[in-house]
Amino acid sequence: MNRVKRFYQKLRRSLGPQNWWPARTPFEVMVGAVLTQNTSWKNVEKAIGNLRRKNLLGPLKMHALSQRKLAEIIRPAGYYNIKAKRLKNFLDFFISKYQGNIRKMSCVKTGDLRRDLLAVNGIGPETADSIMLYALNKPVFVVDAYTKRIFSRHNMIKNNATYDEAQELFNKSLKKNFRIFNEYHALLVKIGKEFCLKNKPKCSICPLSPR
DNA sequence: GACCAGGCACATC
DNA sequence: GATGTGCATGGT
Repeated sequence: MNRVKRFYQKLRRSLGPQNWWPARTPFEVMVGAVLTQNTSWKNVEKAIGNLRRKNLLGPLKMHALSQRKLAEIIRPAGYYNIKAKRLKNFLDFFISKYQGNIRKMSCVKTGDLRRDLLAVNGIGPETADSIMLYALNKPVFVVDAYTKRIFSRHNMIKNNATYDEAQELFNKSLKKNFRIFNEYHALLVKIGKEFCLKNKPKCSICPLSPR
């Protein structure tokens, strides 16, 4: 059993199942994945709440909105102009290629789909991987700021590891199982939020050291 | 009032 | 390839 696995077992035993992603539908996951870029989830919830109240939480309805109107609705999520553009870019892709149909999209081979998502302006590696893992149940590990911070502090990746380098650690250490990838990432966000604040050089409170 | 949050694209060297 | 900057709201 390697350190990455042991850490997972420890987190899982201590904190229990997280049942992620915090959204009601796969489409909502995809919207949330864009909206949460460098933004607290609380603010994203407000933006998604606005869309839901206006009954606009569907690919065609959102696609029909002007960028300006969409920006206004998602305003609480911050960076609202650029995120409105990014959502429109994604919706263009999702509708023109898959008719806004999640099941059609999930038929595509993981590697091909990831490449296509990354070609959409505004979809980077974390957003693409979040969509694939949490909306489509593809076994892709999502690396985020918490993941890098925690694993570099525990000396399992180098300080300035790239996204792909960090992801590789999980790919080589874990079975490629979407349920485990899902749970692991959710657990990392949980302890990241609670224990691993950016301005502290070490996780002073973290009782869950993988060592 | 400063600092931060579940990134990404783009410019410049 | 590395490094810097703009994007913006809301919570602590």
